[in-house]
Amino acid sequence: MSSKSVKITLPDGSLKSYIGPITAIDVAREISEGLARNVLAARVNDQVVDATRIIDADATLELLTWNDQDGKSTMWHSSAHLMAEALEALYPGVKLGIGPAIDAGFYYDVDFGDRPFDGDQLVLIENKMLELARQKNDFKRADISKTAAIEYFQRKGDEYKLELIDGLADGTITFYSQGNFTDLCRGPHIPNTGFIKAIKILNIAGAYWRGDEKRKQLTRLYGISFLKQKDLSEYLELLEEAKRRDHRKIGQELGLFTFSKKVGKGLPLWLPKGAILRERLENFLRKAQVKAGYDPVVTPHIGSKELYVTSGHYEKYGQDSFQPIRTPAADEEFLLKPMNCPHHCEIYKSQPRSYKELPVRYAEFGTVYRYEQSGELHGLTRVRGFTQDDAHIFCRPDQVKEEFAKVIDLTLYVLKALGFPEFTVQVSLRDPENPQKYIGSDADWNRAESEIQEVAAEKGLKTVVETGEAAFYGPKLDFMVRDAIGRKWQLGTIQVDYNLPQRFELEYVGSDNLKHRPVMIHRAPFGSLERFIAILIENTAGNFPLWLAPDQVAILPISEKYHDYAQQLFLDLQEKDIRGFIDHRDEKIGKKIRDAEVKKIPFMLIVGEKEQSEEKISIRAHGKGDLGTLSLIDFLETFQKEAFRDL
RNA sequence: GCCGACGUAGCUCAGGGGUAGAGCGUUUCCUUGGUAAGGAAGAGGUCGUGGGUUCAAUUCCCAUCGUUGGCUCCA
Repeated sequence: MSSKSVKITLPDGSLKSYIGPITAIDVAREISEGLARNVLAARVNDQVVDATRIIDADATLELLTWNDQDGKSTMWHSSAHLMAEALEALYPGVKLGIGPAIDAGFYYDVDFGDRPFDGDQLVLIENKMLELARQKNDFKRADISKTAAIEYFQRKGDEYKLELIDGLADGTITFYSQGNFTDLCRGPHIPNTGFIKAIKILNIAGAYWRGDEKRKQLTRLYGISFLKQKDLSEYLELLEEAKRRDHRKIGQELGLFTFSKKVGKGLPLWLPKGAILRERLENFLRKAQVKAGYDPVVTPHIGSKELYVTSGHYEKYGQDSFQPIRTPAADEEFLLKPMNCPHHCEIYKSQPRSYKELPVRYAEFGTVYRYEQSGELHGLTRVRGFTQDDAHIFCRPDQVKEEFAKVIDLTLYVLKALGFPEFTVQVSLRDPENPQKYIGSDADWNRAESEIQEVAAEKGLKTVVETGEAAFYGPKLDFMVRDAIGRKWQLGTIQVDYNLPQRFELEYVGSDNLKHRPVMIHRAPFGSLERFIAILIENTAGNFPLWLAPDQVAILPISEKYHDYAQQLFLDLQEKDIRGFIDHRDEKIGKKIRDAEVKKIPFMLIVGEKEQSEEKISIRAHGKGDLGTLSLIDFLETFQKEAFRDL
């Protein structure tokens, strides 16, 4: 190898010269030994590579450690290889699918053949991995010809790897080895297995080979690893905390909703406390929508099959949906509505429209029913009957962008008022590979897709583009959030649709006295009440903002001698539309306070001898403790200030 | 829908081939109390459902329903 001069530019702009060839580790070592010990990978000319890769030309270099997501990913990807090595050692003959790093950790898809596999074996695998990690085996990269690669995996009898190799071009194939394990892999990897100090295999699940439900299902082992045992403990603690926030758990503890096998799976039953929460949210949005120029409409829960044949829903989802409802009349069929838009289209059509009255905005809290796959049902986030905060805006083509922008404002207002700090805005476009999944012309799609992106850009939204995520009738702007266990869900959605107006032959008379076709915008800021509330529960851990809390106050008499005073107070508060109850139980005040705290009730109003004689109330705020003694008037002021803080 | 796990009192869970147990909650009684659990007694379960094996099944096996972790799907 020639020893020519290599100039390295570091992220801070500093320039270093070496007599090459060198590696990222060499550069790190020159800065400090400590840094060199912590380098997991390197970004050389914007490409993430092994920290041990030779750099033999001038380059920009960023040293990646645990503090960089790419550093973590490299470590986790290497951990997947380590797990594969452990699996081969423990279960000779296992076949391996793919084993990538994910947002938090890694997985490997494996085929155990006929061997039974259960969760008890996870600890064995972890221990084997740790044993192998301690050997500090180097990850070695090797370029390999396609023929040699095929030969290797043919000898090994791993048809999955052979299939992967089949899709690769000769000359681009690399193998990575550590210890006794060699894998087809693009890399990069950490320098050696010794970095992996703490490992947890989190769960096992089935996963179709190459994501295709028609192909064999492999066993997917999910794991995570860390440089320090302490980091693993903290991570596991975080998972525990997430479980405590789970809306299914809190929903039951606070008596918000339930399910019944007899009613049917995926059909939530809202309990009184949950129903109040829902009602508050609905009223909040109703008020905002009146201001934004929406008109409420109400439509039935079913519609004739014809309606959905017209909309295209029947063709698209008819087989996978609740099946038609029949009547005593022959050939008469109705469908439970899976969407409100067809009904709203018919409302639009109920009278001739002039360009002067557009846009019209029809809003409805519409309950819809979709036969979701049984394996998909999950708490309130994925159910078979749910209520959309739906509305359809019918406008002229020249109004689309302005209307779309207004809906973005409304959605952002809703998310802000409810304290959703973390969401991503996703532009969901059609999948160019699968045009048969969509209805309508390319021209309309192109137009709708660019309108969405233009408005999002004008609004300054940072968006992520996802192709293939559009609805079958149009592209969407989706507001995505994560739940307590890290799953991504769509909440709010705004969609531009040129297709349904056409299918329903919607028209308006323009200023030219000719008939024109309106454009539809579908939108739902919450998405569905069910899912929105699920996420709200997890975000707040059940500590709802005062204006939403099902019980806003708990009146706690010190003893039954003060029940009359408590009753009077209760009536006074009810007069002011404040929700609450009196804890009449024969319990000590400490117990009543504890129970009210556990129920996360915002204000505890304690009344005893002192309060009764002074006509006052002692206030205790949830999670904050004693706020002292106030008159009713002063308390109301405190209360109102808190209640309207976010609105 | 597919693969795996789970299903015992209202809730959280322990147990295990010989017809069940704890804590919390609930009921009654005592207690009338001052900012996160006062005391006592009682009630409450055909161990998800249906088959099978067995002298005997809640326990073992099979099926089914439900829940659940993923995969696939998501108007």
